[in-house]
Amino acid sequence: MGTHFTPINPSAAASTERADAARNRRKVLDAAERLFAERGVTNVSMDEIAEAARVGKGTLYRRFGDRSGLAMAVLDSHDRVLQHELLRGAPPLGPGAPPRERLLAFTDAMIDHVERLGELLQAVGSARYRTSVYSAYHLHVAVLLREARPECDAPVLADLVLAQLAPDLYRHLRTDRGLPTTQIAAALHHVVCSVVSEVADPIER
Amino acid sequence: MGTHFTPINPSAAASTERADAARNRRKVLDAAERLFAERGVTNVSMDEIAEAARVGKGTLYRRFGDRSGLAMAVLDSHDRVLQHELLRGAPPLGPGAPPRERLLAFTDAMIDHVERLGELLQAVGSARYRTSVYSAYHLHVAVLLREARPECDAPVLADLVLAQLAPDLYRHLRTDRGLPTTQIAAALHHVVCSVVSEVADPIER
DNA sequence: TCGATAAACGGACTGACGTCCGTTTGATGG
DNA sequence: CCATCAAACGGACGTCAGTCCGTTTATCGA
Repeated sequence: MGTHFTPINPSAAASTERADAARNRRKVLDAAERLFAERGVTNVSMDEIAEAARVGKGTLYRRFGDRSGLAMAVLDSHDRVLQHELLRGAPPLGPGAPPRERLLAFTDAMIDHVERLGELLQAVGSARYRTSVYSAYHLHVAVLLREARPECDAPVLADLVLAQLAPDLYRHLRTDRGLPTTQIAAALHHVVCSVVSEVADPIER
Repeated sequence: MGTHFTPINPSAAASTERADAARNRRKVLDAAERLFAERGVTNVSMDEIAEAARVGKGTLYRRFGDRSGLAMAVLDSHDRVLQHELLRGAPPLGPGAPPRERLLAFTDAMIDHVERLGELLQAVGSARYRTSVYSAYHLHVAVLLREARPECDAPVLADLVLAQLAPDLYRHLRTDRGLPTTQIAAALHHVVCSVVSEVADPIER
């Protein structure tokens, strides 16, 4: 089989990337971002992006793997900003606040994230779980959960918490049910606060 | 615009369905179920199903709308069984047990459901939210939550609980992470028990 | 039994994703 | 400056979901 490199890098990863490759990556990302903003993520085909970027389809797919990968790449910069705030920003989102407050701040930040970037996140789909971005969010939540409740199964609970911020669900609550973000946030806060509290009778049956 | 009927019925709904229509619906469902079982849901194309059912593509799509609709139709009988157990089965899954125990039993039942039918559920995708089946599960959970904690926002919490049983997430935990169902169930129990318990400091900030 | 008609049928067709492979080009060492 | 070659390019191609529309047929009233 092809002894290719098969990058599919999130972005800005390849240490030695050929000049034309870098140029084309930028052209594609710019074109994609523009078209997505203009007409909505779901109404733009890969062919149109390739054409708008003045690039062949093969190039586009070589760089980004598939539609999901392209969406991830477009999301990348936004995720970096949020990650940075989690690691180095001011409390309660950043370090310094108690874990429960940080979890609530994280929840709010993710709601905002999904509110603004939901379409792109939906384009990523379930491939998101195998993303380093997802791992980072997962680790963040797991660490805080463990800190707040050392005896809990933090890794799994972290996935469950993140599942409540899934773009599909969010769209359902916002669009189909017509709920305001505040109400969604309140319910999420309820769950998070509950999970990090002492429980009457945890596990039996 | 065709003044057609546009059925897209789950199944067994059309009171007056033409004989050939009913026959073809069965043929398609049988072929789909067989092919899905033989080769996996994702490895079977709509064309193959139409061919195996000895039916034209147009017929297939007229009956089921799209791939997602066909998956829902195949799921339908399984969902009916579960629904029946929830409404008329023995406690704690059926009526009679206290709400918390019923929620835990529901969680276990759904885990089993997703374990067995996850591929089909994934094929349905986010269209599931607009399904009467989803509404039924949602109502079930919401009623029990309200019963256990009358002052809570039961409708939204019900969606959040169901999100933790999303097939995508489940596949991630089982396949990618390699976790046993028991561990997933335990974490879900933790969340459910927490949510229906009194909470230290529910909502502030 | 038979004709009328609305519904159902089926396969050709469109558009989109993703692959393949022959061609081009940027980087590197002489 | 030039030869070399791995990497990148790009568009033709295959496959599949979903649509369209001319043809067939089940149903029903006369």
